[in-house]
Amino acid sequence: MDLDERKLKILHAIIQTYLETGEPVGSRTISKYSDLKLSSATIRNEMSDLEEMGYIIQPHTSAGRIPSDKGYRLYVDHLMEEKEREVTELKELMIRRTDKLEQVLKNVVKVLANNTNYATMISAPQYHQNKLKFIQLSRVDEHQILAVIVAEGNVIRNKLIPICEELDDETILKLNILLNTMLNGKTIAEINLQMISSMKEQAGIHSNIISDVVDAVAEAIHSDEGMEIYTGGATNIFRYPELSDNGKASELIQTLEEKQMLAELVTETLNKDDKGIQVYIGSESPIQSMKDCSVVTATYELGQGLQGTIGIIGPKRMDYENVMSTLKTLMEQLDDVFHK
Amino acid sequence: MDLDERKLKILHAIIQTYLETGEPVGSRTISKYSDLKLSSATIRNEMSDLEEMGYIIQPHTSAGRIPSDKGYRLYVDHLMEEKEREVTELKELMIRRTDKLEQVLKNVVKVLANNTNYATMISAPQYHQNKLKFIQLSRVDEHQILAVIVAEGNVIRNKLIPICEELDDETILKLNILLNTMLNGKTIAEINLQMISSMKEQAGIHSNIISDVVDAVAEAIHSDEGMEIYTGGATNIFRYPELSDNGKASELIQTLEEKQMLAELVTETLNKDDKGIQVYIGSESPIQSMKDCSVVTATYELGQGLQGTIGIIGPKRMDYENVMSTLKTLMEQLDDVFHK
DNA sequence: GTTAGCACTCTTAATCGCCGAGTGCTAACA
DNA sequence: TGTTAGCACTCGGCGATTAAGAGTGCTAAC
Repeated sequence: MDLDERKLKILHAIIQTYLETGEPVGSRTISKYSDLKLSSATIRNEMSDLEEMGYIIQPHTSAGRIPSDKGYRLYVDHLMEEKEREVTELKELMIRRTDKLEQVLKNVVKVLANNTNYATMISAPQYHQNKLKFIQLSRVDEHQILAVIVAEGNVIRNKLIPICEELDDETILKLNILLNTMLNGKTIAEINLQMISSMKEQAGIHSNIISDVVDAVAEAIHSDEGMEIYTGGATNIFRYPELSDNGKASELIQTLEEKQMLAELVTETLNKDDKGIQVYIGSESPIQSMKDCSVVTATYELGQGLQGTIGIIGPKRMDYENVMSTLKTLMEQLDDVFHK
Repeated sequence: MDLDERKLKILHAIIQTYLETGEPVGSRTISKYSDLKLSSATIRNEMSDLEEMGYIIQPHTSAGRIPSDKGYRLYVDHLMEEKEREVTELKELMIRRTDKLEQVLKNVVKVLANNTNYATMISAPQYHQNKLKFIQLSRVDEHQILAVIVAEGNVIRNKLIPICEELDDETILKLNILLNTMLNGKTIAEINLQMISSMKEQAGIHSNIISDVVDAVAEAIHSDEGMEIYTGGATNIFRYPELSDNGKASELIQTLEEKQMLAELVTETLNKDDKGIQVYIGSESPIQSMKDCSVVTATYELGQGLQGTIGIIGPKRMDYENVMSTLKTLMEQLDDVFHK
């Protein structure tokens, strides 16, 4: 069977109507409220074909049709029109305190959730391939020193390192210079075993501190705990009856709360070749508990190699046009803010 | 009317049964499953009295009785027996990485939520009255310097300060020494205007940096954004049918997510004279959306003057005994961990 | 190829009646 | 005087039944 022009138009109308109402849409509705001059009977015939081809589904006999995952996919890929929108509010918020990345991210999820009425998430950028900008050791008290690690994009990490032996200021200064001259401007991948043992040699009896610092750097990068994820607007889920059945809502909110699963989604997104906007419809998503949702993700970048993911989680009948253009604008804004 | 021994026993039995089942409890149940040797008819008479006195409520004629806020209050204040319990899991978790306070707090809410099956929250300790341990300025690049502020209890804050003029290493060292000698060991309250102007004078042309650092310190303390609150187990709410009506659950989870309201609760708790365990039953809570819940809070302390709040949010028929003793043990564990 | 009409299906909401749990009252009992 | 047994009464919950409405599929006519 052929997916001709008219079938496409009808499918388009069905999906758009469903996006608005959330109710299964019947043939009569399409016949009345679209500019195709066709009777409901004709529409019915076409709908029957579309169902056979797998683009729409009947929840039960004698209900209207709703789009299938395949239908949504076609819609997202071909039927959606580009549309411009402003997200000025976001820009303002972000300009205010770019020094505190965490705060920016929290603001972004909050504002984005309010603007879109869906649940949102954002992952803090990962060090991956990012250059170290600055390392500093300081003695805090007799038993521990503080290592501050700053990477490109002004991502800051603190690590307290316990010490056994005494350390005078001069030694700390030496270690500082050693660490900075050796590691400054290097990406994580460039720090190899040879450099580490070279540093240890030069540090002499304090070689164990070098180990600790390197460990701290590595840990900050690799550990799953290092993947900070912020979420917002979880309760927006209750706006959509098809998601707010007690069981589903609870499961979804738990996923958002635990963040462990979301980390997988972020990893998956970042590993995609195409770093633009990704759309996961229903069971396309790597997260089991989101099989009744759609997830739209976008990758943002601070400096080179320092990437994070923004995601929007909503019902399958999400307003894709709006969400995708909002995300696109947001990406530009973020670039603007971080690159100056 | 007098609240005699027998009435107390019956009230106790009613509340305990209700805590277990969540269903209104009838006279026959009490007569059968308590060790009072009384017939259901007698119990009925007494229950009628208890209702008149305001300790129990009938949701509708010919349902059993449930405790009123007043009844719960009596229970919490007088009827509960002390009970010991172990919370070893928590201790282990906390010992592991005391260097990263944030991580500890996140772990605490998570484990506590799993142990109790209620929603949990914890506020990061506030600087309030806490001594500064260490301040360090370092030049990160040409346009900004990084201020690291460490307070007692190893609470670390970073602040990036933009600079206009050039600064050489020597000047930074001088400023560092100046800041540390002037501010080290001081509480926030002790840093007064005189000290600030004295420092500015000594800093000469770089006095504006002093302002910025002082501002940063002040901001870190005062701003509402500075009140970090972590929550966990929000979805536990769905375990209790009386809270999981769509409307209520949504409202509650939103409150937990937004954290703004919770900050008020924390402030309220910290301002109480009695710093022990507080119980807010129903409308006693300062948070409107929790009028159908009970909230149990406890104050913990790191060093002197550095305080935070742990809270447990659950249905009114919360297992008070368990929760309160868990919190008590947890407080001891936290003291243990932070004070060594 | 398109459309009008009609019978059929299935869901949803409303209504009815029954059951059981629990109460309140009264009268009998210790 | 306090306790208990018995009984009529109330009310929410639940399943069955019913009616309404929405939408389809099919057929026949245009």
